[in-house]
Amino acid sequence: MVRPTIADIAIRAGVSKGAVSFALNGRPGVSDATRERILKIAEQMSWRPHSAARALGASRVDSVGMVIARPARTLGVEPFFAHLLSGVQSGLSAESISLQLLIVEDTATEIEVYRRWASEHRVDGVILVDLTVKDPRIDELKALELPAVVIGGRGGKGALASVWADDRDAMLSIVEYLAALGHRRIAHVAGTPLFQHTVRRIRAVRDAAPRLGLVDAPSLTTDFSDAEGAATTRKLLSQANRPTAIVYDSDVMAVAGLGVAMEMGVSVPGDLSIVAFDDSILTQLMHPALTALSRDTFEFGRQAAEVLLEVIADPAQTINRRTADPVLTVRESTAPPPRQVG
Amino acid sequence: MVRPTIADIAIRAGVSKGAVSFALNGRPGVSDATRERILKIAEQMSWRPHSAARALGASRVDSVGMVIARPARTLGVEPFFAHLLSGVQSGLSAESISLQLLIVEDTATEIEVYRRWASEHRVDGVILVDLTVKDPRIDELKALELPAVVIGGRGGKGALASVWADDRDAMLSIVEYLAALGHRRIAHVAGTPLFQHTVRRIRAVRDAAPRLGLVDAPSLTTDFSDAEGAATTRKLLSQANRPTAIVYDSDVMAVAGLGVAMEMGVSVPGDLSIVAFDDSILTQLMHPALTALSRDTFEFGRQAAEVLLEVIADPAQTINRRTADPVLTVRESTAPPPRQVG
DNA sequence: TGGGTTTGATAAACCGGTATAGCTCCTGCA
DNA sequence: TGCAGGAGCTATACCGGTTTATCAAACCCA
Repeated sequence: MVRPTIADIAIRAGVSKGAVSFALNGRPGVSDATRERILKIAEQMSWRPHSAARALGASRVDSVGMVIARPARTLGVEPFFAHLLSGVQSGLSAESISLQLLIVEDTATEIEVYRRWASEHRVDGVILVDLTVKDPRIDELKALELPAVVIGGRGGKGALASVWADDRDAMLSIVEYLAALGHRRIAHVAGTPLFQHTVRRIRAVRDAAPRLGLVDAPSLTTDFSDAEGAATTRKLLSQANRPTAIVYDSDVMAVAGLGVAMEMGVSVPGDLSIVAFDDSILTQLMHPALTALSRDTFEFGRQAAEVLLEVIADPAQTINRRTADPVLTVRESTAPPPRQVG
Repeated sequence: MVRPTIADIAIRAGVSKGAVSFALNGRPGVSDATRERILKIAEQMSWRPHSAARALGASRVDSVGMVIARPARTLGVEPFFAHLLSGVQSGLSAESISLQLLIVEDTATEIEVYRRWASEHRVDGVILVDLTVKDPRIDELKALELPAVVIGGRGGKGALASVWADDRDAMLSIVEYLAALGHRRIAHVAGTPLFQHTVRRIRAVRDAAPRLGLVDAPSLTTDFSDAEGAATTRKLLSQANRPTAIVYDSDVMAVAGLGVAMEMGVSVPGDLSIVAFDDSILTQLMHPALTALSRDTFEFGRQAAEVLLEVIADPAQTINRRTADPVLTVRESTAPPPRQVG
């Protein structure tokens, strides 16, 4: 016997297919004795449900999707996604739901994928990352009636479910820490302003500046690449009144910035303090090791999976779950500013 | 009309379900005129096949799986997987086959996943990575009769299909380059000897040593972590006759090694040359930028997908495809050894 | 002109589950 | 004693495709 079906089990147990289905799904309709017997036989025959058959009958596929729209080149350096993925899977595995992952080049393709997934019934729901300002995916997913949860963007009313951490508070904690050390010229090398979280971080710096007495607190946007991170750093350090501290929106850019500082003979942390808004092994491999904001990305993913399953179970509700706040891990790249402040 | 089924199309076209199925799958049984008409109607109604229904009828799910058994912590720093994934997807997308990705902690769990996938008919085949010596997954997959392709391990007879690059030649090219620069003490900080590719690389170094007149060419194994990479480097550099060049089996370890060298006051490349057996943005971010072996990982993945699809189409055949050889990208971390050789 | 083959199509079975209507007993209660 | 009601189970339709057996009409060639 190759792979047993419930019909095989039914024959062995001397009952009907229906009874077997009831027993295996823990629903009423069979006596405890019969259920016990059927379960034992199913176990013996090492029966497992045929996913397609179940999907067809029950109109759910026990599978969720996740599309990452970034050029592959910039991916993978950041442990962010690997951790997020593991977290998502850990959240899904409890219900033994599988994950479809797709890496695409742009948002247009991403939306295409959602359409295809919806029309082919390939997933029960999706997880969104990298929420942008006026994100076109939101409306699309609503139109497709595909359950979804957004990672990292707290939605307003009528929005999709979401799981988010407080970027604003996190950025404030960094700037406040630097200000407490005595820094007054703090620069912010940001990511792309298309992303909502970038906007929130920039706003946080801007709002905190007067209160903390910062002389200058520019936020310069980049495309998140090491190249632009380096170029922006070079520009900042070439200024007459150069900053005494720089906050980078990613670990990769921070590392690139550190390289530029060394190349220009600017000592870290003596002349310049560096903070990365995102932690990883990268920041720890450096000399000096970088002070960085650590987020529990795994937990982030786990919660996203949980929320998605809830939304799939009851699409009517909108859940907005806030996760643990990130914490600043202070290492060797931050110190009080040099005395001879320009 | 929510989602049209072939029955809807059949009605609109005034034909039977079977005819529609034939037409949509490009198989004989309908006239060209009818086929044309059916296709147009399907297009108009924007019909897409219901994946579960198709899977149930045709007993193939148009989905392949890939399990990565590594602790999430060590994943993601290496762009290797991100590139590999993109490549695999690009190879699959042509046939619009989807990919199930799973990150697990160990091989035992990985095998569990294969069993589940096989019994639930969730995938048509799988892609294996990180082949080990006497890999238990091979026999398991054969027993499950699950089509598979191994990435990076060329199998012997009776083995699974595979896609591989020549690790031996690659390692030789590195060692020969260093020898040509004048190095005679070359150390090799290897990965874990459990992996087949590690073994092949170690063997390559050992075999080349006499021919190239190397005085000493130890291969020291590690667990691929930055910690062990650093520790091993520290040990090597503390020796009386320390090596003038070190080859690292991964970019992360090479970066960690560079850190140790700097910390110990050993100048790179003045006193020590460093080569990474694997390229990434990491190696380019360093100062000095690291000489590294570049592999076309994307292409690697693409070919793996291609081969897997062929194996799925005809499970009888065993394909062993060799991909393009890696090339050495020389950067700033390699130079002739110092004069005062111990 | 007639028998055999090919072409174009249909109806129905089938894949392996789930959902539901309905049947048979058994129990409880008036 | 009779009947309502529920527990336990069966039979069957159904999900949306694919596949096969069957068949009528057209076509072919002697």
